[in-house]
Amino acid sequence: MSDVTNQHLASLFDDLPDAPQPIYAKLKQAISLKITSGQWQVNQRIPSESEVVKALGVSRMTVNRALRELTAEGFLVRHQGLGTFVAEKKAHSALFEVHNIAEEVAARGHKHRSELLVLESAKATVEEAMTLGVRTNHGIFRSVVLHFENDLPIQIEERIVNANLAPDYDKQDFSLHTSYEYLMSVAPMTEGEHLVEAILPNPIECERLRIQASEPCLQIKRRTWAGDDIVTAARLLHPGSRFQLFGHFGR
Amino acid sequence: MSDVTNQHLASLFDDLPDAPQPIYAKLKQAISLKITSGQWQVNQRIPSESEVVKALGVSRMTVNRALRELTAEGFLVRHQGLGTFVAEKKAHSALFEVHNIAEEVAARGHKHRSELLVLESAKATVEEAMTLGVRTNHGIFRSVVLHFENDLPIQIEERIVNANLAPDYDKQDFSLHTSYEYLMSVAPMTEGEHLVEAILPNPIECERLRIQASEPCLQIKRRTWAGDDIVTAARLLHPGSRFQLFGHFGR
DNA sequence: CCTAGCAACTTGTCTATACATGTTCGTCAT
DNA sequence: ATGACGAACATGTATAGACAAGTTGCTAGG
Repeated sequence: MSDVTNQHLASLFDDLPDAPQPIYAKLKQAISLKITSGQWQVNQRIPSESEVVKALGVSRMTVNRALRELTAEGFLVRHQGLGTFVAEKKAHSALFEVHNIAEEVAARGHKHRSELLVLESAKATVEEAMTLGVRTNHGIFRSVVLHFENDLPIQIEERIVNANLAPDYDKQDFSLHTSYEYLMSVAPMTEGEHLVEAILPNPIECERLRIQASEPCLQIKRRTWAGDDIVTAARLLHPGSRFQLFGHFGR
Repeated sequence: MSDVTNQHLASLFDDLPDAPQPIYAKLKQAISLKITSGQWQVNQRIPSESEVVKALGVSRMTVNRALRELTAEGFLVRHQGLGTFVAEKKAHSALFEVHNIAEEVAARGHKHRSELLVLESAKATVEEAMTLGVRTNHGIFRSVVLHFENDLPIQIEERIVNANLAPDYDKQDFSLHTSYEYLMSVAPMTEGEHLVEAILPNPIECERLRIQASEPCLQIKRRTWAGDDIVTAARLLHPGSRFQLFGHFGR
């Protein structure tokens, strides 16, 4: 594989916010930006430690720490004697990459439709503030949407949204696009966290999903970040008889 | 919170296999052993960097690296000016990538034990051959293991194993190491596939897991490859009340 | 009694240096 | 031609020393 073009290595720090942060952290940020922006392609070799040392005038141990941590985080692959390379994208999250129920249903060749059950603007309660990791007097939106696949309920989507990051959430037409699509457009998600459980539905959920109280459901709680800020926390409830999570990792 | 007793700090390396490995790695292993074995309790303060330096005669940067990495891995919490403390155990482990139930249970600070219910060698049936993607006359092993966390059933593990790739599967002592560990040692998994569902258990499973017939269970079907060959197909069944799947992506 | 300030300790970062180990490639002797 | 050797360069680890910054507790001065 070819090396990255090495011409402007000294300008590595250019596009960065100059918040006071350690050199190694700036380096990590700059390098991961090169990678996520596509300037440094997968499997390309990146500048060696000593090249960075010469270009930026920092200590090799500092560069080493940045590269070592990025390697631990899966951005880079290092080979002694050879160099440091941009890693293949991790695939283990494939299970989670599809977040848009409308797309999923469409991909199965079925008809998708949704009903907006609740949409309100509010100050976060203590519990919501905990979940969302914001101050209690923070503005939030709260929505409940019922999704259908071929007119059969397939998902209850309860969602709390950070109003700072998505100020027009309540003005969206959720029959045109899903909440997921709007949120991705205003605050592209960079990180996320899931919790998957098997639970029994409560009576209201039974009615909404048109299932028996004895039918197990798959509950997915998901929080997504854009940078350091939580964008939204969602609770997705699927009837066990109509829904499976599928995932693939490796390669 | 109280400090850990500091008397035999110099013997930190005692229980370790003396495989040739870096000092910082030995330190990490020794410390995580103290934690998982319960000798160092949650929220206790552990020896400071300089104490370890004095006790073991290594450099502070080496100790710092070990503690920093263990912090990044969630074992420790550090506060500038205060010290380093054993972190709260993760409320819900079960990452998607690593799937060794014994390790998960140990990471929660609990006792793991397993019972081998079935272990047989056979030719694959048509259905198994389909699942495993091998010829019908292919040799397989079939095992059923019941896993306990603190003597409470936490997982039924049904497994079909490709006998070509894991010829000594039936000679393993599954009380010493899990099937996962043996399989990883003979045919390191490079790829995998999951299917997650919420289902109701059948009567036999109810009895084995000691749960009601109405309790929803999380069923995970997983197939793993080493290169182009399927190594094993497993069906893991967890009581919904005792188990969550946790996942993280991005960054 | 109370408080300001300092000493002592903690972790956090950065540097300069050293040596070990793995890879590649050119050179030199056979 | 071919193989052995070594120079050059890559990452991996370990060390000693320095300073920054957060916390605690003691102490001297009001």
